Amino acid sequence: MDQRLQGLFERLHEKEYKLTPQRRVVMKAFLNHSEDHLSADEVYNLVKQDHPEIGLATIYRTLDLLAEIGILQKLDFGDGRGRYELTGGREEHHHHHLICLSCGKVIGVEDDLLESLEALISRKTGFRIIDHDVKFYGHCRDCLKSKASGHLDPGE
Amino acid sequence: MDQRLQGLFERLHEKEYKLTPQRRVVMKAFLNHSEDHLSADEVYNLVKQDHPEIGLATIYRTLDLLAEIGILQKLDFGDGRGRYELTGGREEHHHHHLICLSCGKVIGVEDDLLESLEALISRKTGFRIIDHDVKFYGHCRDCLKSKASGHLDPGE
DNA sequence: CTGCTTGCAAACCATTTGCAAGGTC
DNA sequence: GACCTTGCAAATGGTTTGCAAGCAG
Repeated sequence: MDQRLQGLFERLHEKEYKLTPQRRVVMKAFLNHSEDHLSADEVYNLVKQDHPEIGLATIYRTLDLLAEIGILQKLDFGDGRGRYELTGGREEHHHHHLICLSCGKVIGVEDDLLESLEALISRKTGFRIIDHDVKFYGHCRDCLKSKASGHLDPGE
Repeated sequence: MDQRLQGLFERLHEKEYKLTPQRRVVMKAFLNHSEDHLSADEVYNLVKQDHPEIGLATIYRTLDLLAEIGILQKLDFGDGRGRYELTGGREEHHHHHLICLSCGKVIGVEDDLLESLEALISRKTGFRIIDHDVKFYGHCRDCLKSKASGHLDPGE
């Protein structure tokens, strides 16, 4: 983990950006929450604990910067705020997200079976695809389970 | 065209909503711009011509309502504002969008080859998929053409 | 030291809401 | 005439920006 943090610091440095304590704690927060998709506000609240005087504007600027240099990826789940997650490493095709309409959980999926669809689209439309953004909405296994056991579910 | 407008009016009426002049002009605007993905502000400006005293809040409320009853579909292209398009008719799986990073044009694609991917995901994760949101980013044929002919392109 | 960074507060911008007046059925 | 709708203006909420002070390299 400290190893990974080290790596992020280096990537910052490569791009000629300074390693400030604020940037450090923001990156650390993402390593400690690699399963989550944090919003600026969530990062702010996490980071304020170790760094009480940090400003929300700084969080925004930092997230922006980290996304720009490829450390973070900005996501949009349609909830009216930007969300971020650590990129796998090198920039690759983005993975997909399953968004549960019952509990709001977001699950990442690794498959990339879109290749053939993309090839077909390119062939038919002449559009050169560089990246995609794929979200599936539905109900996760856990919510299906509790629904099956007689629970009420406002999501459907 | 008037035929289609008639149909929309009826769908409004079925749901027990009143047919006000404001709602009428908004629906008309979408029929006249069926290729576009209009934002509230764009609708507002279109509609103000025939109906100068209409309020922007009304546009928002109307778009919301029309999306709710399935006449419009709300889209999010990540440009910080909601966009809408007429739905094909009955609610079906949404089609995909190709978003050109050079010129910003948005192209609809009809294929639905995601079926097999969805089936695979369901099998592997137990997630029951209800709908999807698929966007492809890249460069459209026109922009590729002008780039090939020696043009400059800030998008890449 | 120098200029990138930060914190603060004010500005922005899309969207929402309260409320009294207005219009559809 | 009843109640849904509207227009206006003010409020909201996420994000951005101007600017002087601060700090990393």
